[in-house]
Amino acid sequence: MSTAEETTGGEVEPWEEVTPDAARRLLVAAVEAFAERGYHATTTRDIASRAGMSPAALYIHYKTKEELLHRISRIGHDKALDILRTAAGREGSAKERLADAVSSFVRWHAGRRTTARVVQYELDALGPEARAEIVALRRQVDAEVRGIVEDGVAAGEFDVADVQGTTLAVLSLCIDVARWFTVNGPRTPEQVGELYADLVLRMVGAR
Amino acid sequence: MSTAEETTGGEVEPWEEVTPDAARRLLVAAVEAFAERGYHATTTRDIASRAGMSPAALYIHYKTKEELLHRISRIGHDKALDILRTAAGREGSAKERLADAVSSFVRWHAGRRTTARVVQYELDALGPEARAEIVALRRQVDAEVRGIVEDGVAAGEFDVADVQGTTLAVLSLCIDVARWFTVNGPRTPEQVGELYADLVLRMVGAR
DNA sequence: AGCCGCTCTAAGCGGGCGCTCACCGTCAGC
DNA sequence: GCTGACGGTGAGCGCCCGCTTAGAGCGGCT
Repeated sequence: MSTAEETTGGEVEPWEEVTPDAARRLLVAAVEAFAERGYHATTTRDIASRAGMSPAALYIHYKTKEELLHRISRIGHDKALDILRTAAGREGSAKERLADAVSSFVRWHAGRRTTARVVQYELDALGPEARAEIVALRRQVDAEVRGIVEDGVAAGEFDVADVQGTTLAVLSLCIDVARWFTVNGPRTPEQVGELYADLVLRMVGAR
Repeated sequence: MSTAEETTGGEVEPWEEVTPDAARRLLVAAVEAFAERGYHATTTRDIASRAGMSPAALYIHYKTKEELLHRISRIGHDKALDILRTAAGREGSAKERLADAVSSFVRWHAGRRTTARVVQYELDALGPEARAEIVALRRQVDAEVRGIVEDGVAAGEFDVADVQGTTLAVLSLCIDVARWFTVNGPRTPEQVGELYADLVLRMVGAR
């Protein structure tokens, strides 16, 4: 396959795991449409035509429009969790690991903003079972960050009164990047990642 | 009128300016529905029935469903801006004013979460002209917070390398409260406001 | 060649959407 | 007591939604 799978910063498109090719094209089209207009404002006809197919083609690869959202949300959360786990599992001080976690998490939310928007803001459009599955992944995301903060407090590196509240605020800050970031803005994902890592280290009173 | 206009913490319902009474009931119903399910997933029949009226009644008071969202967004942004202006205009050090601005802004996003959700997350559902009007209000919101941060830097109270970026992060942190806050959670709006004011003072390196 | 199985399309079904229209009850002014 | 203005309803129009179905095209087996 000679089609370029590269995008911003040489990062590989994260949908390579989706096969066959037509299913992936539909999913990528759905991510773009959902991110631009929201799940409920997007029609199956819009998704299919973005993928260069007829409306009926969607239903060969996906049972419903909701299944598309579910797959996107699942893969996106897996990726986000993977990013945090990698940073949390590294060697180094809690300060280094927290800065690494925040900067890479923010880089993902900014650089892959379309995906992140869908992942973070369309949870309510999922049915109860699918939503429960995603909520469980979010709890794991929270646990990773909280773990680093707790390590820092235990090691005397951080000064944090309310560990759970501060963890929530740190994640909240990162996630909201998907709402406001735009490629036309003055900052690159890397710059936002650096700035935010610095701000978060201040929030936890890192010394 | 003897019906209770009071809600959480004795705060007055902010829709008193909307008249006549039927128009206000429709608007309040729309806020609830939009916050719960999103603008596009809400039907005009749903709004009308929440207000105890027939579907056609909505169109006596509003030209379209979008006009309802526009009115809600406009009034909500006015209120948010008012809160920030009040805090910014107070006497006191930049540190005191920033803490006041953040805690009251966060209290509003948590305490009036349904309104805040609609105001912050349904901007894209507005048409171009209405959206432009709201975007202008958001720039004023940004300017208020940036003004306090600049004052603090000028007075040597704050240590901030990137004023615009830090302002953005502060607002981002506050706004995201509307996404995650729930009345069933462990924290009151007041507690979140206090915690966030403290975190923000750390972000700006207040001394 | 003949057939299967997979992918995709053209056409369209049933239903719910935003919104409209003809009409009705209530009440103030005369 | 009549009338007009106002705020409301019941019925429904035209449209587009998510999704289905019958069948076409085609590559790979035997």
